[in-house]
Amino acid sequence: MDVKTLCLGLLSARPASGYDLKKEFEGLFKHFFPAGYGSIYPALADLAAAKLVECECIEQRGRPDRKLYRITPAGMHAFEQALRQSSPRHRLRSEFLATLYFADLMEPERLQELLEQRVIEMRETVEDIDAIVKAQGQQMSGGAHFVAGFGAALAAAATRYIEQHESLLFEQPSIKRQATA
Amino acid sequence: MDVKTLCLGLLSARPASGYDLKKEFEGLFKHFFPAGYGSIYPALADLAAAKLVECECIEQRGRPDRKLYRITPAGMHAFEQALRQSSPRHRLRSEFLATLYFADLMEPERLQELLEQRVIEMRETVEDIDAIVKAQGQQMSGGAHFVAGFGAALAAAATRYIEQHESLLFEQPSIKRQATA
DNA sequence: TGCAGCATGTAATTTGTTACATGATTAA
DNA sequence: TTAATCATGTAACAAATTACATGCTGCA
Repeated sequence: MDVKTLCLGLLSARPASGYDLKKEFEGLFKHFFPAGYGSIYPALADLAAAKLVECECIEQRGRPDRKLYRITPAGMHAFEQALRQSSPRHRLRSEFLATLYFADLMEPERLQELLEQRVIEMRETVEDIDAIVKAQGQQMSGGAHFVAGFGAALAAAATRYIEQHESLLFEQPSIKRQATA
Repeated sequence: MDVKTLCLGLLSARPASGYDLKKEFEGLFKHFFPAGYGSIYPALADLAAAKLVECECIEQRGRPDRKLYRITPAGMHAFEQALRQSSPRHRLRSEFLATLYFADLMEPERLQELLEQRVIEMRETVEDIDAIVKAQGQQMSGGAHFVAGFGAALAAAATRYIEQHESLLFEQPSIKRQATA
């Protein structure tokens, strides 16, 4: 599943422009599948070229045509196939953890700063997700609810872990490193 | 922080070959910063070109020379700078969640399959991390312990969440989709 | 007057993945 | 004999990020 397929999936619920999709990516998806214009617009062009979506150009005064993309039956079929095929990955890539692995090379102040920053971001994630659910909960599908809760649960667990275990990072170094001089 | 910088960091603890580093990436790092030969070998070549590491070629019978890389003072300095600069990201990219967002388009059997698969993988993650800590706990730095615990805590939280909330996915669809015919 | 929002896209770059290519040693 | 381990790498490809490029509308 790549951005292209996800765009197709979002279009399975309702027609939208690239701009609209970007706003969707700024909602829930931000927290587990971020994407920007740079991937969305090319994705839509590809989907249109493959006839999985159709494009209706809506003229507007003073701005570029609004291009409203609508999924085709072939597109719907392709998306359902995509959901069936392949085992979806779930991957974490954390420079944060990679950095903390080397805590013994870092100043305590720097460590503290990183931890605080991370806790703030995780709290913001939880708050953002909660706000989305409060605002759109009625119209959200079971899948959307599940995903929202999942993201919030992970963020909360990360916060809790940091608060309960940060002391591990401030111990005296036990690993011998190469002499640098 | 990219694979190159991480390799440099690993070399700050001890000299190693690309093959050795790959084994490290198959340990703890597998769970939050995966990398394969395809990124490791080029990274080492780049680091050597930048004089951040030195290479000692050790001849062997019947196999390619073992290339043992050793960090230089300049490399050590560069790595410490890297730890100081830039706010490290912590990003999730989950095709798993993106897929489940569309649960109402999926067969219950398929859903069940995905959930089970994910629970198994998460359990394996926890077990793998626990095994690493049991085996190497004595020599692991505080940072390594923190990171190991973090990974295990996240995986455990994910498992718990799935088990407690999977029913959300099996509700009747409430979202209206486009007619496909 | 200035900023946020609407609305499109391209191009260069970065990064990493996957497949390819080779081949001896050693333990089961 | 067969599989795992040791040991190196390159090349093609895929994907996404970032920066660039443009410009009106409408609100405060």
